[in-house]
Amino acid sequence: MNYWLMKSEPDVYSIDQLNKDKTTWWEGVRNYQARNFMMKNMKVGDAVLFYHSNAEPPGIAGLAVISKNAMPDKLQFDPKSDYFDPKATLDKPVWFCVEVEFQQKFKHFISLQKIREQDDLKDMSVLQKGSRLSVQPLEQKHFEIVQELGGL
DNA sequence: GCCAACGTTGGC
DNA sequence: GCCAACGTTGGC
Repeated sequence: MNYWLMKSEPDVYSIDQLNKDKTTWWEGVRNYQARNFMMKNMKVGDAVLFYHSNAEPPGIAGLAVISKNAMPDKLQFDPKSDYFDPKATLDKPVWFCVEVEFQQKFKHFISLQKIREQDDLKDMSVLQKGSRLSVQPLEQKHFEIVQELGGL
């Protein structure tokens, strides 16, 4: 099983929303590297850290799990969607998304600043300069450290 | 295939 | 709102 960090802007889709919905298709990813992780590497049961980006403060809000393997992202076919892609056809979809299921909200929100202060988290990729990838792989040890910091 | 221009992300 | 870092586009 693999470990992941997935970013979402809480103004757009927060962990509280996921808690209400229980599951959601992670639509709207339009970056090939992130898509490839979802298509090729993510599997049902993989663990996910839910990261709030563009937030005050930014940081990790809780845990989720992959509940369905990748499927074509339907927004790419919808001309009215911001995520419409004219290159995509039903036969040859371009973008894929996985289904994510809520697990737990952390007792303690882990701010980016807090992550930075942890010596044993300093090589987490979310901390690397210019790391904008919205779906990124995570080392198991980092996942476990974060989980503890979160109070679980 | 190079690379300048442009768009986006996301912390601050 | 600024801007650094990075991705994408398109002319050549």
